[in-house]
Amino acid sequence: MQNDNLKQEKPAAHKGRPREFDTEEALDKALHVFWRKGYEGTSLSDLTDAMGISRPSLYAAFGNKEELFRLALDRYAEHGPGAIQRQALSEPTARRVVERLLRGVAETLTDPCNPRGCLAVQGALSCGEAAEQVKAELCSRRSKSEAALAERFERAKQEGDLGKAVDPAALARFVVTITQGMSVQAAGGASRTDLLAVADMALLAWPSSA
Amino acid sequence: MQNDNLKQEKPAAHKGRPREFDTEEALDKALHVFWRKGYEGTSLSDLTDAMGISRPSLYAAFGNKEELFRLALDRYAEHGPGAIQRQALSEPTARRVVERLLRGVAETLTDPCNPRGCLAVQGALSCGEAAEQVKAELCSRRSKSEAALAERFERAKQEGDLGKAVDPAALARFVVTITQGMSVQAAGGASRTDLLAVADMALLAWPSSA
DNA sequence: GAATTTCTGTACCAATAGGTATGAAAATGC
DNA sequence: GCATTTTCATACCTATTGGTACAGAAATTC
Repeated sequence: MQNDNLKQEKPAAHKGRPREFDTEEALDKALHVFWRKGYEGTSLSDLTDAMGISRPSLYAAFGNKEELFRLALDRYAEHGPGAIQRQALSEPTARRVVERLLRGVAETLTDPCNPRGCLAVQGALSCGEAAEQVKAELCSRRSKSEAALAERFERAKQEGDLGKAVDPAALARFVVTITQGMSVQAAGGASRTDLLAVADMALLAWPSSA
Repeated sequence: MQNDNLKQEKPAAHKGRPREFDTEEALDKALHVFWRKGYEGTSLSDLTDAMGISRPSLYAAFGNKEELFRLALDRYAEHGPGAIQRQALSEPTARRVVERLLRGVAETLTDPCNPRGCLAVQGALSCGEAAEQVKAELCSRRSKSEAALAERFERAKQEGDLGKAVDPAALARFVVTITQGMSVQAAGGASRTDLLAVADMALLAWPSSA
């Protein structure tokens, strides 16, 4: 585990034959396939075709189908639409957090460059035994998102930004439920305008509107 | 096509060897498997095991996997949780329609006797080519549900039961989005209490609250 | 009872699933 | 230049997929 990249020029200078494809690029292709077809609906051939690499290359670089999915999911959460949540959480008030979250979700779910809907929702909502672990992973990630939002509301409550009667966990669940519903709507072909209208309507329920 | 069941005693009295299993019962088993695993996640073996019949019997009685799914979906819509919508639509006011719909959905989605979530949502949200038609069918059914609700709101508007400024289609989309989000929540393990709280919170956004 | 009709079980089908063995090809360090 | 190391492409593996052919069994009708 010694740190041997002393000269930081070029990635590293590996020993053997260098990889002929860009890992990030290939992962991005894989992400899009999973996103569009779901975990079970995506075959190895779908993946290798889209990534432009051979099957053994895929296994050498990414492990197997499930590990590849997890890597794609990580990428989705960091560089893709999953990043909205993080951005939203940094807004100054709870209300602004929700506004940004709902509108941001409405927009990214209907981004014409991407498949419709959310990978964390459609990736494996229900599935056979073979995909149970993937399904569990997605459930866990959704729960974590929800928990992070609840925590943010908790803080807002302490800051006096949210009424004392508000239940942060329940409010977070409500907001997340809307985003998940929007994901289903997007998968069904709802337009950006449609989803933004849903977001606005949800904001009417905001506790501090009184 | 002559109507020859003159004596209505017993189903009909077929000619050849009678079927050894009850069609409705077998269909119900199939419904539960599809419900739990989704269309793609369900294999023919899963189905025959659960239904307790052989593969040729399944094909003889139900056509093929896709037709069986459609039949199961019909059953779901008529006798299963899909019936809530119909019940809710008959409530006297728009507000009561939504109340009954949201609470009813919250309850059935978490019915301990059934798989968590909604077949029309999880059946095939994203999938491979082989299931595209099933996915389209589910989308279409969800759209029809939404349209029926919009129509109910339109009527409510004419009856003066809903403000003139309200957009029936948008309101219907909002309500349906909540139910779809609840389906994702239920699939993720949310409790009945959790979902009822979501339903109540959604009702706070009701237009006539002003 | 014979003929007919329909169902059931076994055994099978081609296609595809996810995953690998193997040897050639291309880069490195010495 | 040579050995080493790693990647690549072809070709293959077993298990499972959705779907059937076929023969025997069980019921109805005449």
